[in-house]
Amino acid sequence: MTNPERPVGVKDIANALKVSIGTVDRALHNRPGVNEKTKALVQKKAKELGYQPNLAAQALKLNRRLAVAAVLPKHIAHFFDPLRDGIRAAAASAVGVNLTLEFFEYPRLGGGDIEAFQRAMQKQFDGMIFLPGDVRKYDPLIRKVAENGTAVMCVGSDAPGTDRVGAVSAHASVSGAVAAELLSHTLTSKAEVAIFSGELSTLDHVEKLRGFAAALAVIAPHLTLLPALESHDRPREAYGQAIELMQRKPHPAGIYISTANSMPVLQALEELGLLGKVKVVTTDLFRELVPLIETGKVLATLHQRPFTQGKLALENLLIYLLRDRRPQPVVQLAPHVIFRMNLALFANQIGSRTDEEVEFAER
Amino acid sequence: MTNPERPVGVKDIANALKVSIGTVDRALHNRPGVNEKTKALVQKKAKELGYQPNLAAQALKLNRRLAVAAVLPKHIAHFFDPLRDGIRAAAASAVGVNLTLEFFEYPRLGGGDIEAFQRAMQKQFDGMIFLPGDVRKYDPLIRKVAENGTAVMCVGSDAPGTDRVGAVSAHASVSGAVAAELLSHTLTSKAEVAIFSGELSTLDHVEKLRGFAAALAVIAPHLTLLPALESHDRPREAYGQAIELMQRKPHPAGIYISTANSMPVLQALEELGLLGKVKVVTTDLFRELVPLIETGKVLATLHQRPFTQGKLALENLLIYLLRDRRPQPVVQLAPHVIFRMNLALFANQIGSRTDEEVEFAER
DNA sequence: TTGAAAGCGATACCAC
DNA sequence: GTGGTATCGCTTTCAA
Repeated sequence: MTNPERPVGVKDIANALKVSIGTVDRALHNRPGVNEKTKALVQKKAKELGYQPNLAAQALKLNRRLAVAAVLPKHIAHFFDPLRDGIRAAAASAVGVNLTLEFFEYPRLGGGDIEAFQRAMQKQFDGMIFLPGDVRKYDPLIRKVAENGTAVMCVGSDAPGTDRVGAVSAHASVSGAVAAELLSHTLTSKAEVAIFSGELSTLDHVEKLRGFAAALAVIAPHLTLLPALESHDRPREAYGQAIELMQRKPHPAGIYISTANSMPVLQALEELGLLGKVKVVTTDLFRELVPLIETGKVLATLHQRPFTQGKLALENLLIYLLRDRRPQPVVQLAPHVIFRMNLALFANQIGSRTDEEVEFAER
Repeated sequence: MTNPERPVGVKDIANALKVSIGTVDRALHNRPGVNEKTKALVQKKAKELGYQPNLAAQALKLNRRLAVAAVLPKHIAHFFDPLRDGIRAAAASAVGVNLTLEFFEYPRLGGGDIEAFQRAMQKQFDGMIFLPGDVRKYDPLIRKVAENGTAVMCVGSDAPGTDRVGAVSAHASVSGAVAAELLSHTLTSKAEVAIFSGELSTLDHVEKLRGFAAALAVIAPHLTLLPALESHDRPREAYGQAIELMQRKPHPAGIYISTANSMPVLQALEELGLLGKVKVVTTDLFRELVPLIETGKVLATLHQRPFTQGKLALENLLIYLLRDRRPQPVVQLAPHVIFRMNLALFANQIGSRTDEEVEFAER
């Protein structure tokens, strides 16, 4: 059964009111040069007939062209590669717009990010997607870009209070809180726990720390939080800090690593013979982590769904540019909690994979 | 900077080869009535120029009309309402097709489902979305519908080996396995655990049981699984079974309720003074469950993401009908594990809510 | 303030 | 086998 109803179009409204389709169009879109009375009449009739514009025709006629830049670090690849894939996926399924994506890359957060942003600024894009590291540094940049007419979308972390049109990230404080709860489930007697963070100048990382500390206080008062360690995503630094930390007597019984930089810490634990004894919650998922979760040496990891983040970021940016032209919601995704038993659903998306698989697994 | 590149269209190919656009169209779509040589030439040139069809123009010209039926139970509303919302959301964002959705409802799985399916069959839809309960009963029905030219998409559970064009569900055996893992984290000494199931004739429910049992055997040999209880989604039955079960000495230390029908069981626990003592993992999220998770009386719940299921089901059905005309992937979503600390991200979507909120939270 | 008509890019029909 | 052209629904320009 093919759907029998023919949808009503501008022509139907025009016929019904004995006016021209030009007038109908002007009235429906509040364009100038239409008598207030006719405008009201048209809008009433449109509602009455249940008029829905044909988006394909609209898109075809408007023939919009947009250029969007995505400024993101190379490292850490297992996070930012799928994030870029998500952006590409959204671009591929954007219908009715001729979209050009340009990717700007820089080594790592806090190392070349501002410069890359400035390179992108010289080109006057319609939209820009990027990860705001140190918000104080980005605030004036975002302002300048926005004044230039470029719509700015944050991804991975937010920059509240700036002129961004929206933001997509994993919910950071909830991530931290869930990590605390997981540790509290398995650590039932008095003990110390530690947190490894990346950059405490990045909002996202501070929020994870806050969420972790607050949740511990509320649901696990028997667990004492040691001062946060800031490893700046430098492997060496993290390794050294971990070795030093774990030589305390007694050593912490639980560890939460809130950045993707978890391998050095895990290696330190291994060398000290503590891997599997100390309860560890990590962040993100990558190849080296898989066997550790499979064998129970890592209790769980909090997956920040980079693919979905990228996809939503571009989708919402396009809604802003093509449709609404007003602020988009700040999306804070629920992180996926990956255990041994649901690992398989996520692990197959690492390495050689189709975008489709990634998308389905992550969603 | 508006994107400067003009995309190449059929006209460009035609000009480049000094043929007409009609020929180009025939060649590109392998339509009859084109010389093999010209066809090859056109296809080569198209690839060379990087031709991408303008989807808006295509949609406008083709002006497709589709009618899709969704046959789903009223109960349990907190699962099927958001699932229907997901279907509606996908319909709303379907561009370039005039889609009519018709919802068929029936009281509950195993009670009127076949009849509702048969009612829908009389109308010759282009596509049909439904939840296959007892697969043996549905197999011949699906076959008949498919022969009639209707594309059938399973949602909520799968019916493997039938003529369905795809399926979307939460990964059932992983759900069960995660429930087992969660219990194993908190129950560290020898004990018994129990599982409440719905219909063991529904594949989805059997798979949850399998996953649960298998995971227990592998990672928690100290936990003994009692024979599964089948409550057929009937509150009374579940309540009675729970009371009887918990009067055993010693009573089970952990319970996994793999259907949405968890309140009667929880009420029984409450009355016996065991709520909060026995570790409970439930399925889905609804209003009455919220305070129980907030207070730690329920350890966790496995959210099957009905909104996302509905959205993907229709999206994939449309891909089949409009684009590919070949089997769509069987999607098995990772269930969200909801604890006390991430509850807020999901709880606000219960009751009065916007679709947008639901979508963002669930994704 | 309004009407008439051109045209966006792909498809499909009718001529040749 | 191939070329020319009307058409989908909407926006926009030009004329009245």
